[in-house]
Amino acid sequence: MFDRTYIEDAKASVGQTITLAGWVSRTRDLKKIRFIVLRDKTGDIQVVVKPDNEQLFNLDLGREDVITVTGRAVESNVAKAGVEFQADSIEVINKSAQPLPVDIMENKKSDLDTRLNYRFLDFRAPTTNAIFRIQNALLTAFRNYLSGNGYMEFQPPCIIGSASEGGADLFSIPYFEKMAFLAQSPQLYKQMCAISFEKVFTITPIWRAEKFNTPTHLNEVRQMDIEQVFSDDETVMGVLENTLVHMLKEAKEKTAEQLKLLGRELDIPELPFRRITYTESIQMLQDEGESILWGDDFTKTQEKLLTELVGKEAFFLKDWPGAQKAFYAMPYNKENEVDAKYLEETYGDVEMGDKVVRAFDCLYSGIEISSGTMRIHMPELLRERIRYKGLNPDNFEYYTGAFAYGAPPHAGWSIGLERITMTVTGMSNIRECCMFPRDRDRLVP
RNA sequence: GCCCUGGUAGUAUAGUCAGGCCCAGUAUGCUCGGCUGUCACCCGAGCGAUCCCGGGUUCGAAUCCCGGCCAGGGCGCCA
Repeated sequence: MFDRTYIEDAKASVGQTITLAGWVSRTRDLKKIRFIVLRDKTGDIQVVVKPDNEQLFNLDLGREDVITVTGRAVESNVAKAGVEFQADSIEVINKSAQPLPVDIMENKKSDLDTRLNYRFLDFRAPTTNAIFRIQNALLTAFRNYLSGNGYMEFQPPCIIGSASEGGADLFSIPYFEKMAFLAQSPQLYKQMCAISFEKVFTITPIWRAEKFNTPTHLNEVRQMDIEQVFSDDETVMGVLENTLVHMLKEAKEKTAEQLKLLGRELDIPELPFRRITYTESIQMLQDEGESILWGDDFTKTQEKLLTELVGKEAFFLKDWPGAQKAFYAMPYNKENEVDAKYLEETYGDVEMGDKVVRAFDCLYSGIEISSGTMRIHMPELLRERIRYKGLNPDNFEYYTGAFAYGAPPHAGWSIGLERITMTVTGMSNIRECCMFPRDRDRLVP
């Protein structure tokens, strides 16, 4: 339909007659010359119109009008960009209503709420555009890295029949004559896939019906998950740090321009990331005078303080109290020689194995961007842990049953897409990092 | 769910504490006109606001009080 050339290619093919297609960013009309800044996904270029072409010179053009311009790129020592485009003809494909409801030129950036109401236009604002290009680079890097390392992508269901894990509130939806729920996690499904396909990953939305009202929470987020067999927590922590570093490197390389626009200097964390046990971190906080006891979760303030103590770098917090993590987190086995040795070396106390589980969080720039565990693959132990959590194992038959027919030891983690985008782009509100955020009040657009 | 702050042209803001000088100022946008190859062009004129909604106090409310809705931030909740 359109034989068009992208602007960045036009700049490289000076002299040839070609057609550009895009949006009018702005016009600068003088008496004897007119300039039109044309924009497409590859950048922008100044289109020049001389008065001898009367039809073009008087053509009515407004911001965000969609046009095609036929002409040729020429080198220019007057144009700041060095290259401009001499127009022979312009076709207006679609006019834009005026004035625009948000300031996409960012002279005076509109409020987030206003921009979200007109997200389709806000995407054209350079900084918003940059955020999602960076997010896309992270996503692509995640997918490519794992695909390239033998992981199979799978798709979990989003509608589930029962609350899979307890804890967070689920959204319930009518499902014919039954009640169903929006999945809060692909947890069970990735485990079921891993115990057959060995190494799997997924990028999937999840829903939490919590009435949270904070700059770091949404009711609908996207998770990047992996699960793999014959692995423990340390195995997948290794995968996580390598995946994360790859993602950051790719973002740094592929979206250097966008990061620069946002004023971001991306420091790639060094491998391997530091490992700190939960027990150590409690000690560190207590040494700073924080009133926190072993077994407590960190408050926001304590999480920030801990980051200051450890440094901005990415690090792992591992060996969490069993009470703090899900029932499926694998406890240490003191009878096992390797585990006993680890516990002895780390805690000088093998009995710690009764208190902590093989679960970890990954903190990066002070935000918890990922968490994972080694899972329990023995149905009997699972039932025991469910009882330990004060739950009834009979209600989890569908879960424990999945591991009755030869489930290898396995482990996995998940990264929050919006959270990591926040960290990388330096945004302080997660809504900036979600194209169409769903929060306590927002359901549109 | 709690606490703090806010809601004024399309957008972003001033004015609110100390009610009347505000039928609401500024910037940008938009419309029109002018104009040295401009580049956030410039210059001039104009357009555009039931001052979030409802109630109250008062001679008089954008301004004070009450309720509601919404937004931003802090916290809580978030296996």
